[in-house]
Amino acid sequence: MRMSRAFLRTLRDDPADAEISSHQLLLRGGYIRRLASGVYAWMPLGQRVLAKVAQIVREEMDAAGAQEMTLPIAQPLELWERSGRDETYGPLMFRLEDRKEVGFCLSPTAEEAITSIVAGELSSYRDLPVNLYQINWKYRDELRPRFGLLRAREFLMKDAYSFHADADDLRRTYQDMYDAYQRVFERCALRFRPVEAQAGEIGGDVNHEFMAIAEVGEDDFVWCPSCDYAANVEAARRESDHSRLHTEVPAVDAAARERVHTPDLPGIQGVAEHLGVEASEMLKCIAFDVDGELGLALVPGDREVNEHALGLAVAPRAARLYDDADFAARPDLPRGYIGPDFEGAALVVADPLVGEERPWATGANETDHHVRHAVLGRDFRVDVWADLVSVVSGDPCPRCGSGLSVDRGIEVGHVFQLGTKYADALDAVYTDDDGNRHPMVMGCYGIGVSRIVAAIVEEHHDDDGMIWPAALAPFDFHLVALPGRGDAAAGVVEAADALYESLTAAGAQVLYDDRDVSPGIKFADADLLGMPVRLTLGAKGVARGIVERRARATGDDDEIALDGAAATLVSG
RNA sequence: CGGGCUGUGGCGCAGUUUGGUAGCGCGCUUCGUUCGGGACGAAGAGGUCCGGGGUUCAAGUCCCCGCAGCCCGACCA
Repeated sequence: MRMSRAFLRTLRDDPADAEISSHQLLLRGGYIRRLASGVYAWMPLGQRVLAKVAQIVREEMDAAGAQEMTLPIAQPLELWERSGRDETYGPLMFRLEDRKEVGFCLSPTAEEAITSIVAGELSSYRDLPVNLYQINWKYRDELRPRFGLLRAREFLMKDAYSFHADADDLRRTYQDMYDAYQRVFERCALRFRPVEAQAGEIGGDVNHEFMAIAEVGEDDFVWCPSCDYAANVEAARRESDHSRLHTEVPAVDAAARERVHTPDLPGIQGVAEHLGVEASEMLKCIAFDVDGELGLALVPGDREVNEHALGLAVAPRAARLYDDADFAARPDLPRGYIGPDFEGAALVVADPLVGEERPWATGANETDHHVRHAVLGRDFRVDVWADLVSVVSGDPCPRCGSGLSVDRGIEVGHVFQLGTKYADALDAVYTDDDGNRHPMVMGCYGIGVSRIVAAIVEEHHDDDGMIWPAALAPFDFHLVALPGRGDAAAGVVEAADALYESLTAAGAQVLYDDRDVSPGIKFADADLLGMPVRLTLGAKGVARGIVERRARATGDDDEIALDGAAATLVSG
């Protein structure tokens, strides 16, 4: 592509509404342009990258035995009503009506559509399993689109759905897809980690997220440097000892409980300082609603309650931490001064850390008062022991006991074992070899194709611009011609044209800067646009019969003989 | 949906406090000089100052009502 003819405009300044590197650089480099909040146009350069990522995904899906198809983006709401997700997805869906006022939505995902289609085609165990995928635009009216492509309202997703006769067969395909995902992210040159996760709106049991490691990521995940344990913070647990909690009350030799005046100190930090103790010696009592009753969750003062873990602990009842409205409705609750022995508490759940043999400083159930020397068993009770605390860096790994690490990441993929949720709702059933009918067992598998583009830029850039891995770069070579105005100018143009033609003929993809602009602009744009190899051809080089080569990633320079340069460059 | 900030030429911004008829840098056009890391000079083009009301002799500026964008939070593949 000759830059003199390319639909490409680079920006010297960062657009004011871009905060993170990938967003800034993709805008400055003319890869994308914003059309509306969270909605982007893919300019020719960006389109090439997007297509290459999609092609890698396509190749790995095909290799894993999945078959590509395309499902409608405009989907009848009736399907979503049948699965119940019309309500649960709610405002996240873009909705529209046709002329007959029939409700449609723009597909935020496609479990309903594919299940409905498959249900109409397959009816025998002989037809199963089948694994289908599409690479198609998805629409989610996010509460808060941000970070450019990372949380867009329109985004390109690869979504695959597999259908099975039983859970064992699902697990085999799940593993195949899991392996294929690893290959996709490796080929995309991402540092990533598969982590155990909680199911969101999609449902199902087992699932893993693939996190591209990045500071700007929106998700925390926990991983063990010593073994293969990794989980997102919701699902993560620390190693803890439950064995003695139910049988023994810790023998704590402590003074009697003592009430202390702590005026206007509802926060842990302030009270700890006032009492002269560490935050970890405070007992934090978090009020939550459990099916309409008051529950208390007890954790050390330097810890946070993992709400998801709390939910598991009280299941099948539902737990929800108190918010401002709940406290407003319960004026008898001394917010910030609640103690573990609060009389109105129907259920007290505590983390094993609370079972340690020591006295606690905690709330006195009275505004502006705390107590010290509160002792488990003597001064308060615990109904349920459960791992409640959010894992923090350094906590012991639940598998091997080593210190865990916490990192931030961008969720670039997610695989689920769904079970029969959608098959039940949409009547996707098959007949087994005994003539009995069963719902199909499903898996689903997503990759954020457009999000990967942003994740790659986050990982591969420097102060001057993007640094594309060879497999994803829009062009293999960025050829910079510097003819100048001397007698040699015509010769340089001629040589550069010839090199461009021969490289292209040899199968290379070349971005050729043949513009009539200054060398500084050409070099700055080459750095910004980030092709892996820059070729510079000037008067001196032509005179010596060489073209200069510079690797964008390392800055390493060398020279290639112009004679046969295309063959040399393409082969190695 | 709460809190904060911002909307002025393609991009980045000043001007708003104290009302007087719109400016700077980059970019763009033309000419000349330059030509290996974002050159220089000269001359130009380009603006419903987010929108709608209102106050006023006069509104980018003050008031009211909207809309949009960004950040923090809640939420979320």
